[in-house]
Amino acid sequence: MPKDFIRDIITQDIENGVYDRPITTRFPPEPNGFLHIGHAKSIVLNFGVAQEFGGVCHLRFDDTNPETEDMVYVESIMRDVRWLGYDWGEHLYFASDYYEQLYQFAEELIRRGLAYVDSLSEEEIRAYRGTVTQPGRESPYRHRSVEENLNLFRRMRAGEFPDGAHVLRAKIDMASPNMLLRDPILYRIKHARHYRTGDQWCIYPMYDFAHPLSDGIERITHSLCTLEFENNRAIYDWLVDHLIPPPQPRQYEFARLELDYTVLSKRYLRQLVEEGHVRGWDDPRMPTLSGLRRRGVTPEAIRAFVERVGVAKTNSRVELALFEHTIRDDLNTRAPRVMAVLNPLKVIITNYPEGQTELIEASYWPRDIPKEGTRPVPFSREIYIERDDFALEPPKGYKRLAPGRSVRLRHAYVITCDEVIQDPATGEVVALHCSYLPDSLGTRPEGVKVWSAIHWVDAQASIPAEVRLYDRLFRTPDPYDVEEGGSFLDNLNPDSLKIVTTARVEPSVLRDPPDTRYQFERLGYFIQDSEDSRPDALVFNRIITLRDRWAQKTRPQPAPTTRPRSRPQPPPQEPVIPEKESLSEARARARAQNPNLQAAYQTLQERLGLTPQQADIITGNIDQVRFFHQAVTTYPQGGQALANWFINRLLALLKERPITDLPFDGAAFARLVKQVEEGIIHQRQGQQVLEIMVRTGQDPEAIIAAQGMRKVSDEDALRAVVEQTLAAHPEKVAAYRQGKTGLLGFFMGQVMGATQGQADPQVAKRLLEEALLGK
RNA sequence: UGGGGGAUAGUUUAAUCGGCAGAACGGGUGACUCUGGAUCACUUAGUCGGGGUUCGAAUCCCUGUCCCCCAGCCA
Repeated sequence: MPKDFIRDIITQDIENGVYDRPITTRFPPEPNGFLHIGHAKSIVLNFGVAQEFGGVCHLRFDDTNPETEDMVYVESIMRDVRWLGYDWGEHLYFASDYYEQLYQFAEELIRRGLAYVDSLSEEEIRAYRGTVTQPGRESPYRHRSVEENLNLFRRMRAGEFPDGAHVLRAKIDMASPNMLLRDPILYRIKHARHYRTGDQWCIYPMYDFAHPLSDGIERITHSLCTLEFENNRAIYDWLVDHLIPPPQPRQYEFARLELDYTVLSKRYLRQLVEEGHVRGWDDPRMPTLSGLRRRGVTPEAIRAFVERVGVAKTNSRVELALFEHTIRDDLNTRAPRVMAVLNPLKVIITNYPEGQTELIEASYWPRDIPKEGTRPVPFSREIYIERDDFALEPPKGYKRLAPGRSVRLRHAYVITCDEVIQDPATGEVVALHCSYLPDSLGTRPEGVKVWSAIHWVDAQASIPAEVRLYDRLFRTPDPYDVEEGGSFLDNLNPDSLKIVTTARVEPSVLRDPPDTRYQFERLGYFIQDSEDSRPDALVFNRIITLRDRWAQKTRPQPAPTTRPRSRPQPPPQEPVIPEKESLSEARARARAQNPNLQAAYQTLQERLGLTPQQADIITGNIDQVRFFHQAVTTYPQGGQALANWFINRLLALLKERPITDLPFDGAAFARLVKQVEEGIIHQRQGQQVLEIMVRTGQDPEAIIAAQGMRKVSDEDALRAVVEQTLAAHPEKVAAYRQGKTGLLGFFMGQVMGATQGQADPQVAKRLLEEALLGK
């Protein structure tokens, strides 16, 4: 299983013993639509990590909006998750089963003064919320008494108010820069019938309230969701920290899956179905799990695909080629080979006895698939081959049948094209007269050039079938990339479905279970359509084509369209460019307001020779100036070094904290720098000491002594280590001498390791280079 | 614009403490072949830009740029 940042976090949590229970995750769909391949990523992640870490994964329906949800979705979702190969055991839950508990949580918040009933209208609430740049204003109802809130909330539940009359809101911060924290709505009144609880409730919890608390109720440990919920984590934590006993669940966000040539938003998928652009939610062109299932894609392929994509935090759009590769890879070892001809061209084998039929035992599997099994394939005087497999005038590189040329009929004889029968009116080729080599069954004929092997079916014994050829639903990698005012429907691929009614398949398929996936040799992978295929009227779906290097070579790529992109345009630039204050500008402003800072800024440059940039960073605030001043007083010769250490090392360890948090002063800092400058220890050791100082506040001298740190610059001693290192890695030495100079870092690492980090890196590097180049 | 995230080959994704930028898909070339499939070999190509620290930077510091998310009583 690939590693990713989520698995790293879980591994650490386990190591640190954070949780008192097994790792518990959940897959939490809202039952208002069908699952698609994007959900598969979430399912595989949630169930996958639970399995790997010996935990459990719950299936929970987040059904808090009665208006859109339905039992049919619940059932289809359960079916799809099971089909993907996952089992939630007894852990099937519904947020709607928690309504009473959630209600009690809400009352508790009210009693603790953390929630209130707001009676503003929807429009007013929107107006009071402010904008992303302007803080919101408090509702006049924000300071109602606990009693009044409780009374109102209970009456909301009792159904005394119409929709929209009141809402329950958390009392957080109307001025928060995070919009979601501006007193988020917890409950709304909806006199709507819920598919599970019926008319029992007329107030329903919002996602932001129900989700974290449901996680809490189920004792989830890791709540994994997609990136767009990053801002919601603040409410998640607020609720869970107030209402759920520790150790609480924590939310982590990963990037949702996006796929080339595909839309995955519920809204657009619904539009495709409702406007009839596809034949339904399970149309084999749809990215829904039901569509992929009907198409013939296996759950194993889907799992393998999403695992290959990986889990990270970068928004990404995966190439369809990867999905297609995974599907082929899966089917290659799984699908028996049979023959079918899509576009038949009759071939009469003139020297084959009329009325005779023989049965050829043909293997279901090619040499490289370690499986056994054969079926009889009838062969007689009249057969069909693929029209594409014959060319009157073969282009350069063409390896198939042509006048005078010979090819192998797969599993059967070698034939030679003697005569082409054409329609005198149109010139269309209507049949071929060929002769066969009776001795060529299973052996390579001598003295004949056999150009290739082609597939065929017997004219009499083969069975007619309808074949549906599917292609990508959209013609552009990003279907949302549309002309101004256009719609994603403009990018629909008009050729996403081609129905072939002329196809003929070999008769053996009638003996197989109807859900058998085949490779039709040289054509692709196929499966009978689960809805429309009948034994007396076969219908096949093409799951995926074979990789076709010939087609790739002959069809010169239609020059990549360099049509100018018309993504959602950023709003027309305002004439006034609002100045965003950067950190450097903030520092400049601080200096302008504080003459002491300004003076320090000047002094550092004039007395110590610091660059304006160095001085700028150090004089960011008065505490830093004080600290640095103390350091310079302690070690007056160390100006430049002190500045570098301060900026590059100390600030890095400080992160966002103020410098006054440090458990040591500028003098101790300066003494450390001095140790390095005077060669007692080297740079890297100095960094280690500084880290310990930040952690413990100990004196640098004490740390150096305790760690037994020193710098080894003795050339003879180091030369011995260098020799040993090179001797231990002869192949790396060779590679280095070949020009892979990046390996110097590797050798340095080895030398430093061998000397417990005490080697003087400058000396070591010189010796290393001498030894590597000298020989 | 305020806030929250993100940026590594064409794509997706790795890289313990700062120490060999690795893989898969795609592209290209070739071998093999009773599938122009599969397989195998070789190959192509990368740390967002600019400064700095360091023996050494994808990783640390400064700075700039670009992308995504948030103003539903949806989830």
